[in-house]
Amino acid sequence: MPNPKQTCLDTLKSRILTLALPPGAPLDEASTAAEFGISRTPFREVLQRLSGEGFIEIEDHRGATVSPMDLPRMRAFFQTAPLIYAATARQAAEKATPGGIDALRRVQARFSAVIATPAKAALENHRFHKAIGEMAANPYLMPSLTRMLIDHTRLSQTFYRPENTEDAARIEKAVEQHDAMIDAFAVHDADRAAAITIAHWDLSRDRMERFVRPDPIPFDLADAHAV
Amino acid sequence: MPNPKQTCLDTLKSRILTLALPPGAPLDEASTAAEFGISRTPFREVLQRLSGEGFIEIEDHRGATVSPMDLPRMRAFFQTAPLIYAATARQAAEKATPGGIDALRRVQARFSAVIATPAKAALENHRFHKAIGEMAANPYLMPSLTRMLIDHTRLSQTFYRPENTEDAARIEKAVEQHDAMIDAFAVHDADRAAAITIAHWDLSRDRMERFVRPDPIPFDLADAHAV
DNA sequence: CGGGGAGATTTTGTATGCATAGTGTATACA
DNA sequence: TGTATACACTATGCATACAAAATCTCCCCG
Repeated sequence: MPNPKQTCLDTLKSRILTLALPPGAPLDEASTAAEFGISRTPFREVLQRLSGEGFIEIEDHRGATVSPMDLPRMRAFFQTAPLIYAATARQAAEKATPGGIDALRRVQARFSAVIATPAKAALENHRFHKAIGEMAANPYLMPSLTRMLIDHTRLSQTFYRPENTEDAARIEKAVEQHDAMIDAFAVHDADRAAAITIAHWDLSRDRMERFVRPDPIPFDLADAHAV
Repeated sequence: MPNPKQTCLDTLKSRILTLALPPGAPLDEASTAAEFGISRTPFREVLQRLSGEGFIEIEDHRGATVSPMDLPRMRAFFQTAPLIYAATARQAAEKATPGGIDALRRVQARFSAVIATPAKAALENHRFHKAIGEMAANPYLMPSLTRMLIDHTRLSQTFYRPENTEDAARIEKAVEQHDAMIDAFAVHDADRAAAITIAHWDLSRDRMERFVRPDPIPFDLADAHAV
């Protein structure tokens, strides 16, 4: 590890995205800094950075906690996601460069190589959409996109853990949509890029909403009514 | 000053917004920290915070500079602003509370009281639109709005310095639009709030574009062609 | 006179020790 | 037994000293 501070930053991001550090979890300065072999001073800078990107929240004299995923936040998430994703897709199509397209294809290759491993798949999917944001190169949209992707990745932890053949088909379709997006970006087709992005969003939304509002536990109605 | 660190943060924000610290200006740690009577450690945390909100950019081993206002950024600004502003207005209308409306009216009162003083007017206008964002309470939109408002405020430094009667009329209209916005929020009319917001944007856009692309210096065409 | 490199200087990055605020616990009192 | 308060403990905040990187300067060489 040539740069323990960077390692600390990246590792904590991964842990938050994979829910190894769940929403609301406290981050103790002394112990966490020690784990990464750095002193508290640079670690506190790492915390400030994480806070700036929306991974954690810092309260004065009360330390840092992983950003929550409460109900009002989830409402805002489902309300805002299509707007930000579609706008980013359009910008990416407009600003697409051969280098950016290549970068996307590389991440997409890595993504489809690990779809069988849920945690890795979620992280690679995150990187794919982050790469789109970087290609869009819009300093006003990027911070919103970053925050959307944090919660999207956390919510979709179950997405890549197919429970039936229908779920497996969904994952396959998501991979295809990524490829279709790249093609649209490559030919600067903003409308098509936005349309595919919305379809992509609808796909994962259905799955995520089931995660937020799961099927009720079955019980014998006759018994219940008999009481 | 009970909290020199907070004072430092707020003061630097104001300086950046009023162009007292112009885009690209370097921020020396030792001297700036000394100015606010704090040591470099908490000052570096202030820098991280400013960076997280988009006021400055930090490069490893190269210090901090005020966020630039270059051409690609300005393009993105004019492309993205209506989207973010309209979305925020809709959310604000949806989430409006008596407390939030009151807060807006107070800021608006302060704003209209200082329209004659350009720098103060720009800052109060900034606070007004920031308060709308806070009422919208959308953690995904807010960081984008923050960045839009930083550059909007910096660009509109000249806005409140009317050069003719037409400009003065524009300012008066902007004040009226603020009041109309508050009314729309108060009755949860998202469509009207968005419409007024777009009109408000169009108003200041015209003025800002003239700032970015000013009228050419007049010269004698006959002379030029004679060369 | 121009370009490149070694050393000096300035500036940023990190560690440690101490100050201070917040939290938990035990004890005394109602 | 419930509650309030004082005290101890723990975690965060800050200042200082030191380490490392970048920049600047001067000199040497082509």
